[in-house]
Amino acid sequence: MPIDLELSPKQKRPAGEPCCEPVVYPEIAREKAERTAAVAKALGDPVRMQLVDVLRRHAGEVCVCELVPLFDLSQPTISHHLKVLRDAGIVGSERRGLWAYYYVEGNALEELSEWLSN
Amino acid sequence: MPIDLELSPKQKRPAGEPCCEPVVYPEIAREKAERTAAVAKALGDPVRMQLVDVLRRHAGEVCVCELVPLFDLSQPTISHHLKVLRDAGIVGSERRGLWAYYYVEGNALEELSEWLSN
DNA sequence: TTATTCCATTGACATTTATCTCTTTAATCG
DNA sequence: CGATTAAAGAGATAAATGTCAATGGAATAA
Repeated sequence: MPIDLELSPKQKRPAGEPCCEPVVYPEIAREKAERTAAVAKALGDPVRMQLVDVLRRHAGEVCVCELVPLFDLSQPTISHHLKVLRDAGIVGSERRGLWAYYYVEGNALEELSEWLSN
Repeated sequence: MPIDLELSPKQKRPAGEPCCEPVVYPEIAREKAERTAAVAKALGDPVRMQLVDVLRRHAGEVCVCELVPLFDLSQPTISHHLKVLRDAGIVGSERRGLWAYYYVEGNALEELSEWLSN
């Protein structure tokens, strides 16, 4: 488990050489790292990646029954992957009648995206 | 396992209502999804997130011996995390004398970053 | 040279967590 | 009711995470 980052005192070194250049403290705090890593982790599966890709590209909402035949996976498995994405806050769902529609949450990917491109 | 995406024929529906709006095919192909997901997966741990953050922020290279005390983890565990990042192509390392220096590979995060922000 | 110390990686292992399938449950309509 | 769609539960297999111990290499000391 990561903790908030503090530099411990250096160990002794062989006389001549300095060990390293001074370290840069991560400005990304533990909590932010955990949030961002959680999003990355949820995206860290090709199926979920493609699910999000479909949903993003669609702009609106997509029915689960349309997502399932896109993959060579059972409906419960797709449902499970969607739940992972839901738990990570990446997608949301709405039930209308018999069907459930999924969509990408607006700002879910923003923090990760910004961190990556800054 | 994901496969290249093809829409299967629709199942029959209850007469009245159409199931869904037409689906958008993912333009992200399976192979790209796998590459990008692999990068996301490697970033999907707070420790690795912070490791990459330190390395990115430093612009140059950082010695492992400086990275270890930033976390409440043993040195071999940090080494394992670094290996995950290395295997994902996100970081590289160079040994100079007694010490190993890590740095972020130039374009490693680009594909994911672009996908996220497009 | 040889031994010793130091830094990092690797291997083996236990524990936890993911992934996936097969039911089963829940809910919505005709 | 019966058909249909999605989610949830149980459980098997696979993978990730962390530790300690061992190995590999490079510099220093004797």
